[in-house]
Amino acid sequence: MSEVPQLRIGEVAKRSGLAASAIRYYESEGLIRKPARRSGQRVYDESVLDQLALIDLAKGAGFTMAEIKKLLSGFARRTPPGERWRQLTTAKLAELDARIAEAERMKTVLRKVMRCHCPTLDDCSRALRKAQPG
Amino acid sequence: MSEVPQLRIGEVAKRSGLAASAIRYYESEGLIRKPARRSGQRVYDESVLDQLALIDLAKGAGFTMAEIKKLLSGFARRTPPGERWRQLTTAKLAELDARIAEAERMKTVLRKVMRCHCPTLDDCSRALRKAQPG
DNA sequence: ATACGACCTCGAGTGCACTTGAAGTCAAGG
DNA sequence: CCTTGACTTCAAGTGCACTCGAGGTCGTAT
Repeated sequence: MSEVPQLRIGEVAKRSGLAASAIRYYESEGLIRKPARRSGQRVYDESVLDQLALIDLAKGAGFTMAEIKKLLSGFARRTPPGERWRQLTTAKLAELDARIAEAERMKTVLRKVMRCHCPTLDDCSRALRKAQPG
Repeated sequence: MSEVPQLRIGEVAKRSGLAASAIRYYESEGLIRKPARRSGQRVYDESVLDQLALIDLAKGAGFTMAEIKKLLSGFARRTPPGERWRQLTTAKLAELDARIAEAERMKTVLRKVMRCHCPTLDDCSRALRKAQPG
């Protein structure tokens, strides 16, 4: 007779570090299973913390809500997790590489403007258009 | 008597590659100078293209509207551009480095989940919490 | 009985950088 | 004269991932 701990949303919030509103939001978006209710209130068992941890991991990997939703329920029922991850991850890796390349490009621009010696911003603007004609 | 070319907003949009609505928006936000009007319509001279190019450069360097506004009008009137750029750029470079580090971190997570062999996502979730206790 | 605290739902608000839509003005062309 | 097309203003909408507020319910403690 081991008693399964029953958690209300406030407790789940505390343990997961999320706001209660976020947990309700995830439920409304179908990212976590709908818990039982006791007199109207949500009653969770501890497995919800695992589900939330998975969502947190996916968020930490840069996935959007829509992508996490797809990960969780956008595949044929018995598609194994590895397969699910790999499909989403391939595109995301490319996206991250693009993001990094973009940031590097920005850094190049920044290093260039830091060396600016124009007397006024208008000169700056004009210099720009002369430097990059077309 | 060289005639200065007078451009209406549609022409500026075409030459700058921006939407007319974006140009009006920049004006309303104080990013570009208010042009003359002829029977209600905006009439630009070519210098607006320089101003827009500068904004485009700044956007390309990752600056927000607010930061560009500060660059253009958030300093004592005779602060030279080089000084303006340097003040904003220092913080932005750090931000970009953080962005890159974050993306690298995400890539690490992704490479890890790609090797997942869990039979179900629930196993995945549970594995997560066991792996990172606290 | 009543106050309290934690929960409930639903709709609206947040920030960013614009875009879209409605309703109106203007000059030129047929 | 009337249409056409480019322009005008102003308010509201977009996407994301939630948060916030109002107004109401529930069980427990006083």
